[in-house]
Amino acid sequence: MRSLPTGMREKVLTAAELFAESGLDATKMEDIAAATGVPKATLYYYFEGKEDILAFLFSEILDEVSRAIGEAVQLEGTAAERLRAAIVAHLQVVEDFPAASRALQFDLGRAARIPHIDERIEAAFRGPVRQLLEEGAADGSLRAVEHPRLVAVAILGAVTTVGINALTLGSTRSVEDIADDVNGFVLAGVAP
Amino acid sequence: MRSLPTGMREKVLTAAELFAESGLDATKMEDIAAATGVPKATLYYYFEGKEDILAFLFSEILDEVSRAIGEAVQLEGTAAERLRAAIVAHLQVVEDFPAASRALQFDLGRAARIPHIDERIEAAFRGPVRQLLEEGAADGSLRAVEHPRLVAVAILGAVTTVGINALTLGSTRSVEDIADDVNGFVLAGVAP
DNA sequence: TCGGAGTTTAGACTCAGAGTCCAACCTTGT
DNA sequence: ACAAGGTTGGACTCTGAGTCTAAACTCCGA
Repeated sequence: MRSLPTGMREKVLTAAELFAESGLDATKMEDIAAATGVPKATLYYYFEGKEDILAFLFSEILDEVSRAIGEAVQLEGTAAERLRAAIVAHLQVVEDFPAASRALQFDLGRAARIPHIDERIEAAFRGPVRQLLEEGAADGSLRAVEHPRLVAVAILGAVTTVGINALTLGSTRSVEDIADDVNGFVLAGVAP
Repeated sequence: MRSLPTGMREKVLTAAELFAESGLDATKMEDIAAATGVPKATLYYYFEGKEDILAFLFSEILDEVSRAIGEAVQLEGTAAERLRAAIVAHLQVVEDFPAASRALQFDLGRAARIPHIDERIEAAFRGPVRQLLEEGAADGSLRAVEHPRLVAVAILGAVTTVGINALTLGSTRSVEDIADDVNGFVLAGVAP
């Protein structure tokens, strides 16, 4: 992927709507050209193909998540507090970029197979959460779980699934509300 | 979809491997024909197209999950105990049908848009778990959560994500082990 | 045994859409 | 003015989904 001239990035990002609506394969290059205002030949000048455009979108949203979670993780406070902050930050990204988030959810299976994208998912999501779990076991603010990596996967499965379900599919509740519910579940589970 | 003659169902189910490997769109009808031993023309005689074949596979795996979770939910015991059983049952299905499970995960975004399949997902997964949460609040074995539907979504996000990650991607741990971890998380969360 | 209804299949076909190519044009720096 | 590189329309190739047909085969019931 060639580096993009000014303005192109923003235009291409609008293609997220199309991918969110129908997924990569049902989206035609001509549709992307029409929606973004960038002619097909130009798209092929900058990108290697449709999947490369999707990878670019994913890369952008992963940057965003990575930045947001990275910030939350480095706040002051116990690991438990920072885990809460990370979950809020994650949900906030879903709220702020609903189309890109739904596109990522839609083609998640494919995303995991695009070289580099899976590593980015690891770096943006699973890694930091796992790290927090270990820090929480050390500072006593979280339970010491035997398999932090597995629990990190569980937390992220829960957060992303709720994010998409609750934030992009016509809910009226605020991010804070939903984040409270999710945090309650992640922290305390469903035991009485 | 025409009703299938004996033997055809089993043959077609082997296509799950292909879908799990590459997803629907990267899988050619000719590949399906080659892998199942059913000629392309015959596939088109019984199915309306590629997506219809995928829908059939999803339908079969959802039957399985629905049956397994439905059984667990109707056991004797508190809601908390039955929730544990449902999670074990769910993970057991992933273990027993790894290819179909991965295929479902791969094309989950698409699945949610296939008419009837989303309702099946609701009926097989979200409904029973939500029901259990409400029964648990009543019998005192689970915490009374304010939004059981949201928590059900969170639980299922956690269970399916862990299932795919831990069971089909080269882990050596047993279903029981993993189910214990997941149950620990779902019940108690990560608070100390 | 016959005839019809439904099943199975090969293979040729149409058609949409991805990706390629190129010539013309435009913009910017020297 | 010139060169280098960005930008674009439009024609092109090629792959693969899905259609169609005719021939063969199976399984009935009369």
